[in-house]
Amino acid sequence: MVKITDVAAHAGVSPSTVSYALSGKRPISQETRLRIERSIRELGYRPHAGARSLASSRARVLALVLPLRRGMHVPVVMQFATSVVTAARDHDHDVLLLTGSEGEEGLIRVSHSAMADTFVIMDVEVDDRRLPLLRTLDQPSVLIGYPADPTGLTCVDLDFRQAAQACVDHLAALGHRRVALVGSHPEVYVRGTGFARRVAAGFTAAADRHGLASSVHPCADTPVAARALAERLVREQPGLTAVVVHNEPIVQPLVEALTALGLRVPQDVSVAAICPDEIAEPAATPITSVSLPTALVGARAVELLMSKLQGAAVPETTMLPVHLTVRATTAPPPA
Amino acid sequence: MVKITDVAAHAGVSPSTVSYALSGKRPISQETRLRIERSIRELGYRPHAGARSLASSRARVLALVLPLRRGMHVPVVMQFATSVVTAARDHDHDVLLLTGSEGEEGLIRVSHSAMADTFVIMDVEVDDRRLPLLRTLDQPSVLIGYPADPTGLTCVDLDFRQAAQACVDHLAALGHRRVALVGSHPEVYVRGTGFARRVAAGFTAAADRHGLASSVHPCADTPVAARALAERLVREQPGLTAVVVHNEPIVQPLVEALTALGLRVPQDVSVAAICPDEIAEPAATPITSVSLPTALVGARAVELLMSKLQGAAVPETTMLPVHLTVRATTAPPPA
DNA sequence: GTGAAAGCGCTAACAA
DNA sequence: TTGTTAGCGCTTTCAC
Repeated sequence: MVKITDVAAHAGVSPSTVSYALSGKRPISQETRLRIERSIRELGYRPHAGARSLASSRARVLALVLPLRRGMHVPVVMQFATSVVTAARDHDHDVLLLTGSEGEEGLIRVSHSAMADTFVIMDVEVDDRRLPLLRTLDQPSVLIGYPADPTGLTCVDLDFRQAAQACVDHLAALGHRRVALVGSHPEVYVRGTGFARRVAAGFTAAADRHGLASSVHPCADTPVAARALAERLVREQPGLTAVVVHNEPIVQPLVEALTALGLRVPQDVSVAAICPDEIAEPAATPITSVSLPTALVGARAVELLMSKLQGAAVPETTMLPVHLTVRATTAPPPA
Repeated sequence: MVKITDVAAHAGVSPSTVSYALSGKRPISQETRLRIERSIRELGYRPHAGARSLASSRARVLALVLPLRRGMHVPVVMQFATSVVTAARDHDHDVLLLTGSEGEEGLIRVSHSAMADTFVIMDVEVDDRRLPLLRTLDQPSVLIGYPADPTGLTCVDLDFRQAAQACVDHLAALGHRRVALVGSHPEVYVRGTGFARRVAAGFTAAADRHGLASSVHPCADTPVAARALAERLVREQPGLTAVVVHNEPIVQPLVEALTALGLRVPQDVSVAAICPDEIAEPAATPITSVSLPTALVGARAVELLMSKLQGAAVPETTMLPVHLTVRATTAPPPA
């Protein structure tokens, strides 16, 4: 193994000079710097992470806590994780992967053992049990999602409220008078994940503002459940001409269920979705949707964390804007 | 921060005794052990990971390299990752998350800096560029998938060949005479990912053995592509009565496309899939499928790694068996 | 602009 | 069965 003393000897300088050349924490003459860089390259030197963390109390590691439960759309989680890893690497950090199931114990373990010096927590619930702990940890953290009380925390999320509003605004402008929201898995509401509630709130508020009749329907994320709900909607709400879906796995099944019931999309019923473009775009009938720039959330979370590491003050909440793309599944209601 | 000397003082023993009590590397009297455990609990002591890694050359970290590319079914990747994290925790290890896009450089960085002491590489290609490097690394690794030459490596994968065979055997037994395989995204074949080729090979071999006419069709993972392929199959192969699908995202779309073309499943055409139960089971017509116990792969990979860490010899290749479940999409061909 | 040297907290000989 | 102590490789005062 190549160590810093090897590099120092090879470059004809002291170990501390190599260290400073690496960290940039004190000025080095152009000449020595080049000599050191050359030695590092020739010897293939990489600082020992443990030694570095021990001496500097900085592990250069970000701990990422991912949820792995019902009602989470996996591709979205994955995309988010990828963006965190990429952003972390841009700041010369690595990523430690934790599962939400480890709970508070996992956070304490990683924090106290100094394995990581920052935390990103995904899928935070409204009254998350981990919040008090996060407020006391030595390491800064960023939450994805909004808890009831963000005081003393840093939270990032997409503007789901605006997402729902954008859908309703669009449908109202087309002339629809009665709209329904097909929402997340019932469990998601029960456990109080913020985004599901914010979608529902934004949906209802916008409908009220436009004077539309509206209803909200949690739905399991299986084709069978989508079909059942579609039947119920058609049966119970004859005047219904537009549906907003916020449940990735059943966007397509729902459209198909409506079609199977004899309703043409968009001639008889309009469908707008809140989902990634990867779902909306390749559909047989491309779906009008509010796309979720998930990758931006991860990148922003890492940025905020790096600012906090440097002692900068950051906002307690950050809302990332979303954008509606009109495609082929929305049209004026039938005359 | 609580350190080992604090625990030692609190328990009235030397630091080394605490260390040995923790590692179990030398016998400790029942009494001192209990006293130490009590002190650790009361003080909330957690060993400093960096210090530990520096002193022992063991980071207790497993680096997991995940692919994030076209043609990978994300839920499967995620499920696999989860099983690796869980298994690693069972062995008191944490998991460092790397993306395949970091390539060899990422492996070198993590290896040389001693951040991790084992590697799990997912989605290995037949002629993977990382193989020579992996053979020379100080840390043991396990590959998910099979390269052309596994010499000096440790590889784990599901028995995809057997999976395809099981489907063909089942269809042949039902009396089908002409079968088609709808395979992975064309890119997957181009880049030479082993499992796609093994499925194709197993499929063709089994069909030949049974004297069936057979054909193989790579397919993009979108509903549109599934529909197009279904039309082509119906048009070009009038005698076709059975299809095997190995492409998770389009299992359902393909069934629907066939139905839309006027073919009843399973009366007119049988469909068998190679996919997770989570896809096959909840379908409107539950799909006959070979299920892929992805979670077992991760657990086995970690087990092999831990054995290697202890210097044990492990097989170069491990094939995990799969199992066919007959559901509602397969039946004898029409008379 | 550079060097010398004292730790960071832990493990693992070596000693008893 | 337990204690003493010399590092592990790096960062960072302190000194020049």
